[in-house]
Amino acid sequence: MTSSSKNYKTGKIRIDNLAKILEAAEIEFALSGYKGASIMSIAKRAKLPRPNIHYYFPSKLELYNRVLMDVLALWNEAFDRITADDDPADAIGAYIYAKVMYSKTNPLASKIFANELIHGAAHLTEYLNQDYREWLMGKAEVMQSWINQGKMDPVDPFYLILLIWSSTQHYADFSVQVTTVLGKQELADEDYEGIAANLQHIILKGCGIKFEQSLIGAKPYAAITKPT
Amino acid sequence: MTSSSKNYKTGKIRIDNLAKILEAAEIEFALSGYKGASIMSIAKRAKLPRPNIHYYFPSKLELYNRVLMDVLALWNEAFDRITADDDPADAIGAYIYAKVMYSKTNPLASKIFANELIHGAAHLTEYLNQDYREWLMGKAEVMQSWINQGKMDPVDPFYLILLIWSSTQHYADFSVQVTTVLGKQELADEDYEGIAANLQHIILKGCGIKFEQSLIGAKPYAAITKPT
DNA sequence: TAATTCGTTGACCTTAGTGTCAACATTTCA
DNA sequence: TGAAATGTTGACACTAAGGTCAACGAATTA
Repeated sequence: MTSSSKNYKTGKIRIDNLAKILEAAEIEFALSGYKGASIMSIAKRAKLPRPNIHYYFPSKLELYNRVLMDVLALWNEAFDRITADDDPADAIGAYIYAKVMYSKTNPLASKIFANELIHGAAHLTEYLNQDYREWLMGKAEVMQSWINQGKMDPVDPFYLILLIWSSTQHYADFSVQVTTVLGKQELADEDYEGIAANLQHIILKGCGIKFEQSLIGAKPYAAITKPT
Repeated sequence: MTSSSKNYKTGKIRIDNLAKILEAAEIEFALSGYKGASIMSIAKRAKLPRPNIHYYFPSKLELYNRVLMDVLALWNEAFDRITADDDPADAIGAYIYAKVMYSKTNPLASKIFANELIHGAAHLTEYLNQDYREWLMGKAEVMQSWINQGKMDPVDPFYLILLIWSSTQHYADFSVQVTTVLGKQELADEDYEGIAANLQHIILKGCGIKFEQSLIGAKPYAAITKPT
């Protein structure tokens, strides 16, 4: 695994192939889930012969775990602003916006994560019990302090965070539902802006947080087109 | 399939076994997805020999489709109040409540549905394009009329419906996330009441809908316990 | 260029899973 | 009771998939 013993350096081939495999695997796992994705399908997508995958990853499970870890790393990096000193409207508004955009740019990671959760999150219990839990409790405390200062309604911070999480994540995980129902091939940039604006309005106002003029209402509603 | 030719009636055995199989299949498909569930696992859960499953369902796919159809039937039945004459607060409030309770009582159906959506909803395009789309457009129109009457803010009805959908569904689909993070084995009845109350408060208020006194704020926040 | 490590790949093994079938068992009804 | 329909089940065939291996090829460094 580690570039072993005497140093035959560069390892350019290795780096290239690892990248190809990981990218292909991310797509396949997101599309089909762990069981549904086969090493063959990953190999084809990466344009490598199947045994070659095993050269880099001894087993499917190890490959999957690696993909999952990469996803979690990205996750942890991504959402960390929000402190008690912030203005709730700015902080929560920005968080909602960032998360919607993350659904737009990173739907695969989101789907892999969601798939894990739906099926019991066997590979995630550690993460959920530690990093995620800690992160969430931290944010909940911040919100509780805002509530104590009378800056927002006494909603339950946990449920609020889960509300933001679910309503934004939705556009990555269940994109098919959204596009099919709206009769579009995929969501455009304006759509995501509209989604963010609507969620910001409803959630901020719903929590009794004062904020500058809302951006919603420009169009009647999500331009719906005929089914294809 | 249909109780064939000359009528040897009752068919009690058939009815019993079909019920056993469908129940077991629902659980297995929800836990493991289509690919992940095996006929063997379904047979074991139904306490029937494996070939017996094939006696009732020629193929795994047909069994899966049957389970999916049953889920959709339940779905369509379940959420149909809400008309333009209703009071928005009552209608949306009741809808949110019903949907949270549905997540509590029917998590399996929800998971199977979510799983389909995440993986492209190959078996659902027809449903999404027709029944679901129609249902959603109907509700969107009602909300638009409320908006036109000044009964609520000009939020985008589609995004609002998806918001309600995702935030309630979440407690069925991603129950593991919720319970793990809250450090509970499973959510209690009060938890669901609290979830519904919080969602009602945030969403109704967020849409500028007037409503009677909110139920939130009774407890500090979701009683979190030590991880197990 | 020779030695060494890294990378590739066809062929094979094994297992798990789906679906089939024919023989047998049970139930139903005349 | 006996014939017809329904239901049960062990054994088998076939395939897809994961994983192994040894022989070969390519790159790197001395």
